[in-house]
Amino acid sequence: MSRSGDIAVGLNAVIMAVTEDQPRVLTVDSTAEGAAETERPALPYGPLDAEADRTLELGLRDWVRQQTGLDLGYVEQLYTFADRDRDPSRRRGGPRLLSVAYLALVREVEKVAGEGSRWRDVYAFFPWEDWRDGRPEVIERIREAVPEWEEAGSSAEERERRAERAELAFGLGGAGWDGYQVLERYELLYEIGLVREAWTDADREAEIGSRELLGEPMALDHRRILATALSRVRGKIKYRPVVFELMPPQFTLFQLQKVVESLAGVELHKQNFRRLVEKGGLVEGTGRIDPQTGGRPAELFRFRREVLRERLAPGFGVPSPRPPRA
Amino acid sequence: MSRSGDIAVGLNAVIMAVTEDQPRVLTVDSTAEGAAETERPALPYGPLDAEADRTLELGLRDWVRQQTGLDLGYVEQLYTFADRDRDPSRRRGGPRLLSVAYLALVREVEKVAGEGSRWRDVYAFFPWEDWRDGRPEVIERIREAVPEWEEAGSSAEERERRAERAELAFGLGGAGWDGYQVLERYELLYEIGLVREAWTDADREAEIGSRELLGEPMALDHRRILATALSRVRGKIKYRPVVFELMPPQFTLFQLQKVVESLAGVELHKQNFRRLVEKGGLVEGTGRIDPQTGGRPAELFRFRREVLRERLAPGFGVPSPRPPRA
DNA sequence: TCTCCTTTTACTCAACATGAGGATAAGGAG
DNA sequence: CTCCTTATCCTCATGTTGAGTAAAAGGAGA
Repeated sequence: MSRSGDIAVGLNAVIMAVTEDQPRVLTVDSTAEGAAETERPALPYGPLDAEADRTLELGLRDWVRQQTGLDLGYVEQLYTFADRDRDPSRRRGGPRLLSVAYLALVREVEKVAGEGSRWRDVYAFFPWEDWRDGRPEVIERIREAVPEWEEAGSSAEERERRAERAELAFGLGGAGWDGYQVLERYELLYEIGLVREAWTDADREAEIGSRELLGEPMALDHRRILATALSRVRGKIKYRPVVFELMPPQFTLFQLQKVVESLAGVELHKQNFRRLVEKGGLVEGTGRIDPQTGGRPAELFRFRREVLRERLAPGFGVPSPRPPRA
Repeated sequence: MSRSGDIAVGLNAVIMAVTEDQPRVLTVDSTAEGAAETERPALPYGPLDAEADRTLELGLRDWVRQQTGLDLGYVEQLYTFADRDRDPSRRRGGPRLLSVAYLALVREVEKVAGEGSRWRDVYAFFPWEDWRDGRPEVIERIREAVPEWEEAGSSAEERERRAERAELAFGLGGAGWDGYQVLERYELLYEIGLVREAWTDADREAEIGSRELLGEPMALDHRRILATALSRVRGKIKYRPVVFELMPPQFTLFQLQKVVESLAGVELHKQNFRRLVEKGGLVEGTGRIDPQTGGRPAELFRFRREVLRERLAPGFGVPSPRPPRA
């Protein structure tokens, strides 16, 4: 199978944590490729060792440990990317790059070993995804840019399709905002030309001009991978208790809520969140209380592992901001 | 990246359809590998052409069209597999095989070109997944086999973990049957040694003896890929109207229900299904009626594409068989 | 010590969704 | 014209969800 041309297989890791109510992702310095511009953050990656690595996931865990000292807990495969025209290095004669991306969730920001590795706010790359303080203003910028892109469609049909896609992805039309479509939105912005990667991939940086681009760019197609990861996390917390991978062993319900909110990018109703989480059997109180700020002290809770046995899809049903009824 | 050893990249397609209330999958004859036994069905696969294929998905569509004459509609990436020890051909000096699996849904069983290609019932490979006529008897066989496997755990802790996994996966304990855990169940049966592939992969066919193995085997790790596909389809119909990819343009609500049931492997309440689907705006009546069998003639419906604009997660909330309350 | 401020926690209520099943409607077969 | 079969409509009890009010428990400052 497959010997038409040279293929290199790499493993990418999206390692996420949440600190101070901000989702973070571990990035490394990209060894400058592409145009000579400010260096873009990259996701950590490593090669697949065809001989030694028994499975892809084990291979990933290995080099992550070696490079960063992190021992990954929760890991899941995300997606495999191999778009020919999103890989600038290939235009310079390199092999076709196929990267298998993984998502890992780790507790807190542990000190990371590797040089150049750094935790960054996920929403710096996707400012349009954080609705915790209401509709982000970037959305307005997007809304303004859409018509031009729509008009540029080749046929009436295509223009119609573009209108619908934009409407759906950014909740411009009737349906509300769907937190899970992170990837679709990024891809759409790529097509519209509102993210820098679209121009560098096509070797058309010169044409950017004074256009305002949204969010920080990453190396190669890494922002797309990160978008996939955020989509996945948001989807997963709904029906699987993965948030607890990000929490300390004990926590108050409000802390838990804040972490869920930060990932979902939406604020939640406090009382209802508590009801969901308690009546759903996801947590149990430890008699202890939190030595805390502000008002009445809060009880510390811990994750009830047994819930996995009892219920089928334990998680947080995160609502989406509704379209305001006129 | 990645030059430690030789790697071959292949694309696998799980092409599914539903005919006569049975989910079907397109299989091809595997060019005999592994022990000299009856030939096992394989999933169609093709190489990635590093030069020509712009994306993995386009490459897949191309060779599927060439090999089978099928023009795929709905396609999504499933998962990337590369387990070293599940690839018998590699033990004979071949390269490390990495396969990117895709799921495609096609309408009806169109005539297929390729020689050796054939539609087979999905549940022939997973007899424990079809609960439409109540709990399948195979489950009993599984339940009997579990204790021995549990006992064989190395530590008390491991035995406990095994018990929990089996309980969860097969609904032997308190929680009910979760239709989505198709892959987990197959993998568990692989570990327990109840599927043939477990023995061939380990080169221990001799030890099978009179053990009763469950479901038909497939080539290589293709049954695992198929399990992944079934998991995905079952999950997806819940919140995305993918079933319509499998339906003719017009259909009765009962036909639709039967297709959903066949995929979910569960029977549904007729009246409630109708309510869900109609009030959810998923379909709209065409005034026409079905020239039909049996009783009162049924109206023909069609998919309401607009629902995508209006609602966020349109689909069929498929319930799971509840544990009978004692 | 008393009062105010803050945050946690407990409860209530309406709207809506879901599971189950009864009752009608509309055909065909005899 | 009657019976049989399936489609369609409707009701009812029970849950789940969104939203909000009210009480409880601490600290800070007068």
